[in-house]
Amino acid sequence: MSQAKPHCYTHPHPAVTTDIAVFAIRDDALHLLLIRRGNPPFEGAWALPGGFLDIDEDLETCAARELAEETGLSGLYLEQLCTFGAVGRDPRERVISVAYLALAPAGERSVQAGDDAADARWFRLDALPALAFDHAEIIATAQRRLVGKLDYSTIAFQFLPETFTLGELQRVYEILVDAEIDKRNFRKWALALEQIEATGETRRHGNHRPARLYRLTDRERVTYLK
Amino acid sequence: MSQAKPHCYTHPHPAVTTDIAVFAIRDDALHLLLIRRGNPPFEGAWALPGGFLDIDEDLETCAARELAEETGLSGLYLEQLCTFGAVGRDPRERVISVAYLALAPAGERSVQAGDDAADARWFRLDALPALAFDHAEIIATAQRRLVGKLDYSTIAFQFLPETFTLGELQRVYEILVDAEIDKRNFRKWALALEQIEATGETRRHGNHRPARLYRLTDRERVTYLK
DNA sequence: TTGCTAAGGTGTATCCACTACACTATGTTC
DNA sequence: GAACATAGTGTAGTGGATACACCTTAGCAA
Repeated sequence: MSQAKPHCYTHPHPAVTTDIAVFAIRDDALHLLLIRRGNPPFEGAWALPGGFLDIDEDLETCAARELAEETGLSGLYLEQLCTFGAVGRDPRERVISVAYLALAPAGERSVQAGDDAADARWFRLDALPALAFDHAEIIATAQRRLVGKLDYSTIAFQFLPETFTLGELQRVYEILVDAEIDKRNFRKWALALEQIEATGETRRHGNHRPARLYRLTDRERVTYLK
Repeated sequence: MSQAKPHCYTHPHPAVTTDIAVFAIRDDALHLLLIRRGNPPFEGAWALPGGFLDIDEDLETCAARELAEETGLSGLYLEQLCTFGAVGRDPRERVISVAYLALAPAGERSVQAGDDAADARWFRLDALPALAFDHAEIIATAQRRLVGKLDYSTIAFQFLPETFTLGELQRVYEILVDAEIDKRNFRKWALALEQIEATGETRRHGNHRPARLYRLTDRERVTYLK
């Protein structure tokens, strides 16, 4: 390999993309955000939002940009998931995709398709349509990561808006682990983490006693427990 | 974006490489395998083994191939770590590097530099030389991953040869967590995992009672605990 | 052959974190 | 003011992690 010429003259380069698996909790169920492809290949099929890396942008910047362009969402929690690069995963050319995991807080303004996405919609994770490329595999990996991080990090708090009740927090965990949790034990655990604090406010909602509101002590941060 | 022409005609592609952080335990200390670069940039500097992805090979295949070419090691435990793609991390051109974590069992035959590596050597992790590119950052990430997986997986068993004693296993853990561990508690824990079985053989080593040998029940597999 | 050396191998009591479990409090609505 | 619905609270029990000390068995040297 010559040291004068860039490597690109001696070997063909693959394309690099990012794909983003955005989860949110809506209507008491875990949902995933998909876009309908406006261009071939897989035109008309549902897929993860994402797209090609610009030659002078960082990977995470690319993921955030593609997400904003195709779905209108921005400012979400975003973490790198895994890189998928099987030969033949894209019929056009060799494509290496750096997958990201993103979580949207409840109450997020609804999504709007943009750029080369013909549509953008939330799907219940247990009722996904057929997916383009190897996106089903990416989603499975993302879900494993999400559930795996539940009990040693505060990642699940990213599903909540700035202030929330302990009942809402518990509901998030119940949906994610798909099981009922004892209320007293959960509250004891959540408060012992020392990651949340009462705002002093309460929220009235329905014909019952109002709930105390809490916020993260360290907003914009996923911390690791133990 | 046209659907007829490949994307490579409309946008420049970055180069894609793999880099491999290979750990091993030698002389009662955690070591890392580095190569001395035989070509610019950073010619003569120490760096992780790794190199450019061939256009028709899978990512993990590339990592295994580069590792074998540059250091002579093959058949190691290999897992994808993280992808590094900061603009400017390589002075030649835009390079996206998919980093891998590898573990070499004790007693591994010694390494030999090959391909465009001028040298290949094990370094104590607490005495690394200056490193090329962003490899110091990759190594820090790899070490965090390794230590983080210790107590919910059997990843540390990959540091041992096919058969080993409980004392050797304990020593691996002590080096990795950099602390002494109670012998009785450790043995209770290790046997309760149901991941190892006695071979029935013993090993004489020094002027003391011989130790029972064990092997993994499920060789070639890192399992997740709890 | 004896005894010194050095690692191999074993059990029990304590502590702490997680679990199971039921009732009162306080708003709204009719 | 009664019915409703979620908010909010404490204690006893259990099981897994921790702390801790002595005997066993081979090599080696005197």
